[in-house]
Parts: sequence; structure tokens; C-alpha cells
Amino acid sequence: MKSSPVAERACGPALEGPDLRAVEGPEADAELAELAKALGHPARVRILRLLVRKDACICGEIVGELPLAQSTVSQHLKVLKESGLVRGEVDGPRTCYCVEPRAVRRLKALVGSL
Amino acid sequence: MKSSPVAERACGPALEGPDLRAVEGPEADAELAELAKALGHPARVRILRLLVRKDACICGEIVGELPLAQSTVSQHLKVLKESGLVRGEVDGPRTCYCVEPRAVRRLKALVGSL
DNA sequence: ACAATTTATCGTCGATTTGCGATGAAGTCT
DNA sequence: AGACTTCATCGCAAATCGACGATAAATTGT
Repeated sequence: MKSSPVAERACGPALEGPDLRAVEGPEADAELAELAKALGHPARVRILRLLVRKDACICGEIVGELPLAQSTVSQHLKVLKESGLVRGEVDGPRTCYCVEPRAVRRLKALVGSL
Repeated sequence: MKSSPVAERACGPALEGPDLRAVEGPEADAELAELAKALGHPARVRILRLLVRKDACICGEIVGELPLAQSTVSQHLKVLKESGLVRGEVDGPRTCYCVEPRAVRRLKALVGSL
């Protein structure tokens, strides 16, 4: 059996520790642009919000919340995953998506530096 | 004569007053997506940073800072202007671009709500 | 009036994005 | 094993983006 040993479970252990990267300079600009680009679509903003609120989710549930086809939602999730804002772990037949708090903090820091 | 009456001058009077719009919900999502999309390119992040630092600028100076053609920079400025993050006022033969602090604050509020 | 400067716009090209249905891969259940 | 579920991936079409050179528009200076 593989029933979750913990009741309220997110995807996995969140990466912790302070962020040492600079919030300015060419690299930071590229980083901010990449994160912003990932957020540059209403569906992806919505998805990220859903994940933040629920703290754990599955693609299926997300599809139900959006007026989009399953394949389209999967694509958006892929974009979010590639940006680092979201993490996905395979859990049996489903995939458990969750926010990567570190990346969200990073985004906030970068935007805050404007 | 139209010499600037003030030494350090930005574009014009910044829109002031508190922002009453919600930071969540479908409208906020669309707004965040739009602002994020405008920032979703390294050149535009760079331009915005330049404007924030200088507090007033002209397209020509910006072109000098970027490895892009003048027409391309003009396009990026147009995108930023349409997003509301930047304002441009015609000033003689040039155009004076400057940040719209209200929009930047709004962006920070929206990102902060994630 | 004319030349020079500064910025915006147009047209074009290739690349990327967005959306979808169809299909494939992986796992669960009976 | 076979049916079913869940999600990813593959093509494909339409739209948008990013970059450029060329050109137009507006203003200044001579």
C-alpha cells in the first residue's frame, strides 16, 4: 500500500534557504523576463493562484476549473514547470502539481526591485 | 521659450491616490497577465529599469543602451506604453518616456498577492 | 525654405505561442 | 489480461511576436 503517511501533503519538500542571487543586472533581468513571461497568460495566472490556494493539486482538477481542453492545460502547466514556478511529481496515474515557493519568492523579490 | 522651469523634471504629474481595484479575481488575473506579458522580454525589463533609475529618459538614449535597432526599441516602448507601465510625452522633436509609478505599484501589489 | 535630428510606423520575415483533437504512455482496478 | 483513468505528447492551424530596414512625420536650427 502506498497511502499517504501524512494527512496534509504537498508535492515534496520545498527548497529552503535564502536566495543569494542578485535582483539586478543582466542575469536578473533575464530571470525576471522569463518568470514574467510564464505569468503572461491569464490561464497561467489562474493556475498558479489555484495551486497557491490549494497547496497541492492535480491536473484533472485544474482542467475542471478552466474553460480549456485538457491538452491545453497540460501545456500551460508545462510552461509553468519550465519556468520553475511550479513543480510536478508523478503520483500513480496522476501528476501532483504544486507551487515552488522559492520561485514565487524570487519573483516577488525581482518585481519588488523595480 | 520653453526651458524647463524645474531642474529635475520627470514627464508629468504622476497619477496619485490609492488603488481601489481588487488584487484577486478574474479581472485581476487578466491585469496581472497583461502586465507580466509586457515584462516578459529582457529588453523591456531593461528599459523599465533604465526609466526607473533615471526617472526620465528619451528613446534615443535608451537605444544607445541596448543592442537593438531604433525601430525595435520603439516597438518595445510601445508595448510598455500600452501596458500602462510607461508613459511618453512628446517634447519637441523627441519623446520623453517615463515610468508610471502607479502601474508599477499595481504590478507589485498583484504579484505580492500570489 | 532647407537640412538635420528624433521618433513612429509600415512591410516583411522567420520563430514562437495558443488552442485543439488524436494518440500514446503509465498506472490502477476488477 | 483487459478495461479504465489520468496525464503528456504529437501534429496542425491561426495568431502573435521580435527584429530589421526603409520610410514618414514632426520639430529644430540655419
